[in-house]
Parts: sequence; structure tokens; C-alpha cells
Amino acid sequence: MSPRPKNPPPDRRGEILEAAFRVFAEKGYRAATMAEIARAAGVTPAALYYYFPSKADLFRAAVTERRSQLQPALAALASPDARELPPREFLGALLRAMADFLADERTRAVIRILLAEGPRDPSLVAIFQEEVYGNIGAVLGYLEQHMAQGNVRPMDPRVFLLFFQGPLLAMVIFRDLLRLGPYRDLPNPALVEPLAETILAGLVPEKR
Amino acid sequence: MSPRPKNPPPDRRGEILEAAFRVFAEKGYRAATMAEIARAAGVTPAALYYYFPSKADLFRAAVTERRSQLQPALAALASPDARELPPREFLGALLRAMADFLADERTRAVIRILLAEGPRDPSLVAIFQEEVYGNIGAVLGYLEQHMAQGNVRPMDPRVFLLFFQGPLLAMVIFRDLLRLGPYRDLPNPALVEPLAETILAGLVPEKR
DNA sequence: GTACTTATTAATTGAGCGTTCAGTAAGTAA
DNA sequence: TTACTTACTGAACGCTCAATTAATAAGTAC
Repeated sequence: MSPRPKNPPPDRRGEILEAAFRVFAEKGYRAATMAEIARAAGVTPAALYYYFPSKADLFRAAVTERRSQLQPALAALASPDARELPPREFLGALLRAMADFLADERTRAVIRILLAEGPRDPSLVAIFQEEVYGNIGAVLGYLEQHMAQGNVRPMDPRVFLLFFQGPLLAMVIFRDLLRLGPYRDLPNPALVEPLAETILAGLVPEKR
Repeated sequence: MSPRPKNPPPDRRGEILEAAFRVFAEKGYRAATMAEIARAAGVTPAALYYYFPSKADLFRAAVTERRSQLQPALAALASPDARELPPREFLGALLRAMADFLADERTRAVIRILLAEGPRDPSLVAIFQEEVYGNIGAVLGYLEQHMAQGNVRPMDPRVFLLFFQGPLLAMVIFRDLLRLGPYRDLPNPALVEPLAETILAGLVPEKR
């Protein structure tokens, strides 16, 4: 192959990032090789070093790039419109929005990377923590207000988040990451609807 | 150092397995080197090959060894005594037993390994799936019975498990694996007690 | 004490991988 | 046309690391 190809691809850098993300998501950081990423991107390994100074930098760039795709889904949860809803509707919508968010294959890839590399790379965790908690903040404001008014069972907001995110996260881990047999064919709604019903029955006190 | 030391340790193999488990748990499979495991066990790398044919075999053996430590905690959940309890007490005890189970550092190490290596090693997942689901089965029997009698809100048992395990698993991931700031100082009971209260209020219908 | 087995080491090998570097075709500017 | 920049390639380097091998001290059986 010759340098400077006839039809110069307009966004080599972007192609490399996408290929890198795919390979890192599939193999993990250590097992992913620059050679394989290069192959996936249709270039030679050396070309990767034209755009990124090291494997670590490429990894960071690839993951950070994808992260911004997650923003809208979370932001929607904190929209002013949503804040006008009564607790039952608000919390149900929140739950469904999170489920949609987790239904995205790229989201699951990020989770896969985060679970595999996060425990050994705090700076990677920090990237997501900042972003996710920035958006969750608004949701918590809503909650605190309704807890004070007695419309929602009062509790530590951290506990609330675990309560809400936990079952969904567990489903993604069991079904999509570990591929546990019994969960293979459990569709999202089959979890979300009973979950919403049961959580809300316990979380939102009966109308007085 | 001389071969065949003066005071021959009685259980070299066990020491190696323990050292290997620690290193694998901390570094992950790829990043853990035979040299480091050997150092942790107080032998040379070649000694590892006296007991285990390859790195992969050592890894499998180390993880499998630990797995059996988890059995008692899960078995207790399915004891005949527990099955006599009314749903509220049974489910509360189940939740607390799971929390205790997850409080064990070795359990968390297994989870860390499972999340990091599981997505790329189905046979590793299979080891745990078999064991965990063997014991969960008995719990599900209890549940089905009480669901049929209307004492527990009827639902897919898989959903029930996600519902029960999810928040605890999420706490372990956020607090212990990813070390998210806000969760750093959230003690187990601070999650378990409100969780039990809220889940049970929603899961177990009001007394008629 | 001799023969054999067990448990271990030191040294080495060989593959794989991140990274570097010199070279070069294609595009751009004067 | 010349000078320069951009965007790569092919080849090689150096290192790490899993795995092998030959040697050997300590224990055991006879």
C-alpha cells in the first residue's frame, strides 16, 4: 500500500477512534493490541502514532469520545418539563429513560470498559463520575422536594440511586456482559414494568 | 536460595493459589505476571510451573478454589429453617445475608475478577453460574409458593433476583470497585435497612 | 550408602508487542 | 520547478513475559 492513498479518507482520526473503541470494548485495554486496532482501522500500527502519542492516549481519547454520546439521554431526565410531573409519573419516566439508555449497545460497551478498567484506572472513572453526577443532580433536586412534602418516602439520595439503577445495571451485567443463561432472553420491558410497579408501590406512599 | 528449603512449607500449592488470587484480583489476568505471583508466594516463577501447567490453569485454579468459600453463605439462605419464616422475615433475612456475603473482601475480589474477565471467558462465568444458581433455586421455590398464595407480589423469579441483588451489586461496584466519591463512606446497613423497608413495602402486599 | 523421587532454582528461549524512525508518495505554495 | 508539509508505510528495536530446560539439594526406600 502506498502512503497518501488516492481517495484520502476525510476523517482518519475519527475512523481510528471508532476502531479503537470497538477493539478496546471487545478485548479490554491490555489484550487489545495496536496492531489489531490498526487492522480494524485499515492502517498500519505506525499510523496510529501519527495521531496519538501512545496506546494509553488512544484509549483515553476513544473512550472520552464515546462518552459524549451518553449525555443527551441523561440530560433528558433532568428537563424542566419532567420536573412538573407528579412523583409516580416522574419516577416511572426516569426508570424507562435509564432502561433506554442502557439498551444502547455503545452504553453497554462503555460499562464493559468501565467495569474492566475502572478499578485500576481512577482517572477513567473520574471522567464518567463527573458527567453522570452532573446530570443526576437535577433529578435529586426534584426528589428532595417531594420527599420533604411527603410525596416520596424520604431516604438518602445515594440509596435512592442504587435502588433505581441497581436492578437495571444488574440486568445488563448478567444478561449482556456475563451472558448468564437464564437472563439471555429477558427483554428490557419484562424487567422495567414490574420494577416500576414494585418500586413505586414501595417508594411512593399511598394517596392519603 | 537453595532448592528444597530447610523448613519445607507444608502447603506450597495452597500458598501459590492464595498469592495468585490476590495478584489476579488486584491486577487482572493480563497485567498479572507469573513473576509477581511467584514473588508474592515466595518462590521463583519456574516453581509455579511445577504445580500448574500454565498461567491460564493457575488462574482457573485460583479462582475456583476461592469460589468454594462462597458456598456456605449462599447455602444458609436456602436452609429449611429459613423456609418456615413468613415472607417479610424471610425476605429481610435474605437481603441481609446477601449483604453480609458481599461485605466479605474475598467475595468482592471474585466479583472484580468476574466483571473484568467474565465477558471474555465464558467458562469462568459457567463455574459461578452453576454454583450460585444451584443455591438460589431453593429460595425461588419458597418464593413461588408464597406468590401462589398471594403473600408475595407475583413476578418472574429472574426479575425478583435482579430486584433483590441489583442495588447491593450496584453498591459494591460504585463504592468498592470504582470508588465513586459519594459512595465511599456509605456503610452497608445504610443501604440495606431502607432497601429492605422499601422493597418489602412494595413486594409484600399489605396484610388483609 | 546407593538409587530414586520430590521440590525447587538459575538461566535461557522465543514470541509478541509498544514504539521509533527513516523514507516516501501525494498535496500545496511560491 | 522548487521547497515544503501532510500523511502515511515498512522495517527494526528493545523490552516484557510465559514457558522450557538442565541442574541440584533434600528427603525416602532399600
